[in-house]
Amino acid sequence: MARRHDPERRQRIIDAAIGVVADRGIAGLSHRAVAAAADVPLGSTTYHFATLDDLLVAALEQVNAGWLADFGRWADGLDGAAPAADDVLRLVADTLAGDRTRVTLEYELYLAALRHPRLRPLAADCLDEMARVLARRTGDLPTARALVAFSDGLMLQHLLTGRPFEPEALRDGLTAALV
Amino acid sequence: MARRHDPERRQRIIDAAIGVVADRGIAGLSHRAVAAAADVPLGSTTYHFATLDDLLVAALEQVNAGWLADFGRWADGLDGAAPAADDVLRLVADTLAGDRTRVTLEYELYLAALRHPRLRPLAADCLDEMARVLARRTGDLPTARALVAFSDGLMLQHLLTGRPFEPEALRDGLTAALV
DNA sequence: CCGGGATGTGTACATCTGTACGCATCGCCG
DNA sequence: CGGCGATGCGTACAGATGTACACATCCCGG
Repeated sequence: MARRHDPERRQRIIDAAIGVVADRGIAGLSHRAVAAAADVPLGSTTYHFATLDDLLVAALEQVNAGWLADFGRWADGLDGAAPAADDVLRLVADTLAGDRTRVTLEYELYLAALRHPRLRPLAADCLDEMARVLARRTGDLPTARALVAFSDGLMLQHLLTGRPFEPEALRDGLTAALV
Repeated sequence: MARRHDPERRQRIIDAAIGVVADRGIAGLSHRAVAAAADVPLGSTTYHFATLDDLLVAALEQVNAGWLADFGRWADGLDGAAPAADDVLRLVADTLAGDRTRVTLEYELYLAALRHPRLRPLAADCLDEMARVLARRTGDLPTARALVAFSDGLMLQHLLTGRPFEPEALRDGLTAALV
């Protein structure tokens, strides 16, 4: 095959890697699978990302950036009229009502940080950044962190069980748990 | 090698599989690694667990049962004097102060259910059972589910960031988020 | 305009993996 | 006590994978 000049290739490889993880999970991520998905030769994926870890890091960086951008836009749209917990419950509901494949992908990469040392700082930064952004709304960091934890737990719970999401019950439940 | 009669072998293989996941993660789980860890020949692991999925399922079943037993004992020890949220915060603090390797292992297997169809019902059952047990204390299921989500999110947040756990701040933050 | 470094390409190789299979050996039930 | 099904054991094989490497080609700065 003739060599083709392709300045966007590195980016396309990252996109392809994310697609592979979305389709087959992290376990299915391989240089060859990514090469096929990006329609580039094997040597090209290993040139831009010498190890699989490099590829994983790039994928999580991009996914995190995308999520944080969405999250920031959502936070900017808040008017502060309702309790912050209600805002977060609405975000969770909207996210779960959207593309679950994408949410699952985001959590799979994000939680892989539990095992992969090189992913951990990325996940931690993403968590911190979410808390910082949310703190612009709640006014303080601990409240924001509690809400981030709550929303993560809710997302996982509903992704795992498939149970319908009931914001009012959860809100009332949380209130009851605090007295 | 002479054949040895070994009625507990199946159980030892499961234990070894859990050990392998603890050491190398799910990605490192293989019939051969488990065989070596359990000190049995390769054919023995494939005889008792024909596919890797079978092994994963058995491992998660056992880990979940262990966690639910601990959780049940903890719940039985509650006196109902404090708000349920404070009880849960104490549980999270105690768990994070204990063996983090074990907690990480539990979450890794548990969250693998996001990807593995055969693990999903196990994880969902574990979540439901936790909520049921906790509901004996809170009186209603939605409150229990909210608390389970909160605790899962907190555990993950602290496992990922390594930040010190501050129950009072989180409790106050959650209260503030609801008004 | 030209040379060197960046980028692209194809292939090779050692390693690991899941799984199958044949045979050995044992426990237990009839 | 005999045999048969459960269990144990070793090996074989095809396929996938990470990674290295040699070589081709192109862009861009001097």
